[in-house]
Amino acid sequence: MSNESNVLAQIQSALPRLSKSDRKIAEVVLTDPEAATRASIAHLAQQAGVSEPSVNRFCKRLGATGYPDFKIWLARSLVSGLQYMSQVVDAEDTVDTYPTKLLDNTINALMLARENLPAPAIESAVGHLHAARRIYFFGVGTSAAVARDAEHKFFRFQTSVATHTDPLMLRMLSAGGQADDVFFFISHTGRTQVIVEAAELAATTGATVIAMTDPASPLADASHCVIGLDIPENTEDYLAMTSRIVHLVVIDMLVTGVTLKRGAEGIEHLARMKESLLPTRLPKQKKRRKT
Amino acid sequence: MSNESNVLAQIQSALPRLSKSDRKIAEVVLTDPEAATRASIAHLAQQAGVSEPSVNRFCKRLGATGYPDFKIWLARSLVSGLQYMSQVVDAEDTVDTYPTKLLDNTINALMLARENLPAPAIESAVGHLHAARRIYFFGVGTSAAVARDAEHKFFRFQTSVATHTDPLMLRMLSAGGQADDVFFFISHTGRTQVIVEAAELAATTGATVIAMTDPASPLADASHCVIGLDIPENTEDYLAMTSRIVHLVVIDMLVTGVTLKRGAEGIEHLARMKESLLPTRLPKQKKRRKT
DNA sequence: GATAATTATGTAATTAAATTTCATTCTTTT
DNA sequence: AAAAGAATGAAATTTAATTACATAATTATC
Repeated sequence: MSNESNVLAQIQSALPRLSKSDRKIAEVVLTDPEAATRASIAHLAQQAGVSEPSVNRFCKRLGATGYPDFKIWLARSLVSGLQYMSQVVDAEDTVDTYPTKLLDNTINALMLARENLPAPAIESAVGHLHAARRIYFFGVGTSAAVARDAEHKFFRFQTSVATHTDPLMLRMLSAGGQADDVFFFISHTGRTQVIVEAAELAATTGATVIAMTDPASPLADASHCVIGLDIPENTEDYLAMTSRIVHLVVIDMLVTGVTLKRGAEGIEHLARMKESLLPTRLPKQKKRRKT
Repeated sequence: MSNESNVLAQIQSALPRLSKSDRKIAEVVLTDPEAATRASIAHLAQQAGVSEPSVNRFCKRLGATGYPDFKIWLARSLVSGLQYMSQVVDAEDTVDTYPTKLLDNTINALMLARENLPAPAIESAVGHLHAARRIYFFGVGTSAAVARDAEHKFFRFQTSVATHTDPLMLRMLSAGGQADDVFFFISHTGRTQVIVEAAELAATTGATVIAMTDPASPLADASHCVIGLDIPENTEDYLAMTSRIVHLVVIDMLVTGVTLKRGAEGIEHLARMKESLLPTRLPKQKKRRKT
């Protein structure tokens, strides 16, 4: 359970499951972890408005032997400057503040994913994708771009790949699934109707249904293999969907996994692809900064 | 004097100047700093064969307020988990190693971008995009997905947006640019021929040409506004392009910037968009983990 | 919807750890 | 070789963290 590295990510992912005072402590720590490493247990308790033993218990629940030990963990997972609480962009933000906020949120989401990597699910998905005769990547809205990216990457293998966003196409193709087809659905919420329906349909055909989504969602229920990711809630904040970034990196993982599974053959094939791209590039010129 | 960060380097350089017992302490700490962060003052003293006050004085001489503070300094100069060097996936990697490598590379790229944010370029790009009557996002290969994502995001404003990957379309549309059009080109290398040609073409029409690319590239030279990003070179490692992730986050920044520039009107519009998405979702169900 | 069981939290007592004081022992200088 | 100065350790003190216990809040059960 206690992963030792990156207590901050650990706290972040535990946040929704925490009790009232534990959450108060967690928030104080996440807001200014650097300060927390220098504070005494009394000071932190006072900051959070809880008692000292509560802080102590909080530390122990995270796997530390006590408060001083917790501070060491904290110090070790600290990256200078980064904001660990999800930050919301508001009307007061300027070009000096919102870019950093967005970056920090993204970096956080990735660090969280790093802590709770669903390795077994990835492995199983890689197996299915490797064995597939035909692969469909389906996602709508923001996830359509992720699906497109996946298609583009898997296109480099000899497998036949397709992406669609049109509801009718989705439905038709899902209904026509066959034994060695893989349907890969991408949805942050797992509650987008078109996607859920298509997944349910595909599951009845004998094809393999993989979903990258919230594990507690209708889409997950309809799927054979679920890549569940722990992503800080920002469904409502449609401006910057950190989830899609995490999804893209997971796609990278799947492509990498399949390539490795193909062994020499796969790696060689990629080398050839790389070669073929070269003529489309202009020669590299001397570095010369432009303002 | 006291450098706060990197106590280890500090101790190392001070080593020859230290007294007998201080050196004994220093050696124990340097031999296994990780263990030192977990040891009590009594334990460390015993390890070094000195008294507890000696250890305490050692810490103070280094600038810490005392032993516990010193341990925090030590912990902070011990970088946990995250690998800061770009890591290459090789044939020996397994599902337990390559996902983390990919994530670490991505996180690193984002942290790098965070350090060297081209705020002025972003601001200027936001200005152009805000004022534009029509926007084209052009990218091919991996960057096509980024362009698509940008289109999807900017579509939410009233401005007309389009993306194309077909070389002929690119050329035609670029040639037909008008004064209040914005052509936004995305290319990691800035050397993709189709893109460079299209940019040069567009620049002759009086339209504004923005490029998100390597600042020392033909594409940058052809553009009016360059969003130059410092991304670790991994062009050759086509499996996982970290650049596209950074590009996507920059797109988020631009959308955010334009939204903020639009003020109340923009924010309200987004609120309406959010509302309109709700009916496409199925109701949220009780959390129920699926293995 | 009330009651029991469980879990969460705080107060006070305790224990552990780190720090200071002061006496002693080494160095270094003349 | 003697005296000053710095370094070190033993013991006392202080500070901080932890445990034990009582109370409050929550959740489950009937």
